[in-house]
Amino acid sequence: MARVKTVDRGTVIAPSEGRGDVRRSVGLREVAQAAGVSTATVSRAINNPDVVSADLRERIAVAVEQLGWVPDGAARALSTRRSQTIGAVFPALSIGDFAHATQAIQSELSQAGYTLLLACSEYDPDLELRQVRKFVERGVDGLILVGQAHHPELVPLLRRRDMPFVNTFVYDSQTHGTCVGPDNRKALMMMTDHLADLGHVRFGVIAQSTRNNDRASARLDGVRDALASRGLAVRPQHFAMGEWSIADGRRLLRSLWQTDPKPTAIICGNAHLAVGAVLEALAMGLRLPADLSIVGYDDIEIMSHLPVPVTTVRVPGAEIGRIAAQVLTARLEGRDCAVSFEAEAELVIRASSGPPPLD
Amino acid sequence: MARVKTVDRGTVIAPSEGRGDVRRSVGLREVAQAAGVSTATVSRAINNPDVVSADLRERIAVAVEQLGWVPDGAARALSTRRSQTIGAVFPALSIGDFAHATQAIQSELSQAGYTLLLACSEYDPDLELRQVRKFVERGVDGLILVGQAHHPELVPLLRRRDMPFVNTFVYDSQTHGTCVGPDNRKALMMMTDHLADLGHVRFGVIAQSTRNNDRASARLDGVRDALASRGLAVRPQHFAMGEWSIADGRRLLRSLWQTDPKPTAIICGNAHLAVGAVLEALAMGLRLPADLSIVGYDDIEIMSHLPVPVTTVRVPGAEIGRIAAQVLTARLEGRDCAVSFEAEAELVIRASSGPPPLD
DNA sequence: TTGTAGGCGTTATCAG
DNA sequence: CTGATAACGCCTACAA
Repeated sequence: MARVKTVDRGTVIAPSEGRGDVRRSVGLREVAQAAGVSTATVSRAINNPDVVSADLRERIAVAVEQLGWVPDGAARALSTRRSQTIGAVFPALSIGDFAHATQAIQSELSQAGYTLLLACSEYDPDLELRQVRKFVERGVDGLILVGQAHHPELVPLLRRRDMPFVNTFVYDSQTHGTCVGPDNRKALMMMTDHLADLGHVRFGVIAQSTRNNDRASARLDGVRDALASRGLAVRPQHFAMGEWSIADGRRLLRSLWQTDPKPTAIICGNAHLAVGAVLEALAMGLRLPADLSIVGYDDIEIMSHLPVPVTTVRVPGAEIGRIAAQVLTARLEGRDCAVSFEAEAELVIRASSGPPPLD
Repeated sequence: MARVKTVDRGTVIAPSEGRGDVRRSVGLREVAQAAGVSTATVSRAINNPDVVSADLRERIAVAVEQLGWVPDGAARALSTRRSQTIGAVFPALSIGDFAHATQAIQSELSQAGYTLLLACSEYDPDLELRQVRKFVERGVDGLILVGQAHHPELVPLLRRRDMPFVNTFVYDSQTHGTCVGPDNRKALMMMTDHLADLGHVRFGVIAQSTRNNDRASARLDGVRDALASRGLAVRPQHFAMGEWSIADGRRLLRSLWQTDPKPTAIICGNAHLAVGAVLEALAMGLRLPADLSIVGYDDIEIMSHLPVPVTTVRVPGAEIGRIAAQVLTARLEGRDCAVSFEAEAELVIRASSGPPPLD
């Protein structure tokens, strides 16, 4: 099959010139020509400078500067089969510590030479799957997810292309090496024990939906298990469900307070609910913790500044993000690295929790 | 932190196996072969289905499914010179409304078929420039930035490659079509007028640094100008500078309250400072607004829930993000679109502001 | 140390 | 409507 080889570009450019712009953007070729070297040398000067003589390196640097050349990531990615890109899918950014975690991930990745692609799943496994699939098409080198419970097709999809990923904000010893975070269940057992040790017996719970949220489920399990081991349980009427807003916290605290008997301690499933509950309790004239103990999960800044500082579980969101990024980049670069990580959830005891009223 | 060695998880990778893999990853070619058509047809079936006969379309769909083919974004980007990717550089994510805005941008872009690349500048123009440059190398189709004041090389860099971009959270009539946001100066003039109309004369200011932050500067200008037009001014000792924390707000409120004469109204440059100032004032036993008026900027959820709800300026962060994304994608697709947009900053008057004490 | 040349996986032009 | 094939811009053996 006699095929004419690629004609030297630039020799003849048809005036019609289809999609190519008139002023061809400068590329490696132009730089090479300007510096009087081959494209290979320019490429090396960029990616592996020490292997190029100082002389040429300098000439090339000048040419790059003059022409204002910027390497083309797509071409590089196509050639190396690496995009230097990591995708992260978070449920949302304005909830709990996710913003901090995202920031930490970005910063860490940036330092390691990676770029962060970000998407939100809105707690919808289907959407999460779609976002992940899009990331795969975009050619990300790895993924950071939240939680362990994903769409059934998600992990297979990743495994098939052996795409590295790490689940964050969860930890359980079952799943080796794929998660970075606190043991949500243990954290809430700890919190529940704290309250039970103070003498509480009637517990209320204000939690976000556990639908598509294994962290939330695990937290509830923690409360249940800790209570069960003492022969206690949360009465149905002392269980209230909201989402992630202060308004929900207020509303639900008010409704729990209308039960009889009332709980003496209320455990909130997230920081927003806890803040709302505390503010509503104060607005209702309750004395915390004399009349009621209220505790939360996640130590956002406001927690320690409310008129009654709130007892909570501190989860190091930024650190989790940082470590997730490190684990991932290490794995990508074949470096040895801790692949299993349990973040220490710390009980932060403040004024909102204390012994139950005597009555 | 429990460090565990990498455990081989199932996937055995032959030691030889370089990138010239035995099982070449499936590509357009393999799909074409399996479907008995040309690669061109497969490509068309994907990107322009209506131009392919239903028959072939079906056969191709089957082949794609069977082989589990996923198109390669890098190759596509290289070929089309479009990455379907937008870069956003925010100062931070955990400040003010940036998380909401980012989420809105992501959602909007996703719907339009774009992916979001995210980076943080930490209020450092050099870092911002570096992040932008990296995004340009990554081949983003457009950029979303915050503010108008950038590194001097930034805009030229973008102009040279005529890369579309939009500045967010700012608006001024000078710069046509490149910004989406509120007029920060006007917003604080409005706020200042509100207080002055109530009869305040001695104003205090608790603000974040204006260094590398044109929004913060504009806000201070607004306060100054509004006061100046009434022959008023902030006394030096009534001016305190912090950053974005509740703790700063508390500290600075306390220090302002030690001056003599004291201000009767304190304007805070951001929501975090305002929340801190209000909480500290309450902790000090001050009655708001009887003893002191305190106002903020940005209407984050907590503002309306504090024991004394806080008067503030509501900036529609999510909407700004959404519009920025729309403007950008419209421009990229040659669609006609409003290119200049001023977001309405709304004065939200709550209980923390009122007439000055009589004394 | 440097150059030559053959991909990387898609798209798009052009001819059937 | 379909097929063949030249780019897209860079990387990287392999050769010199």
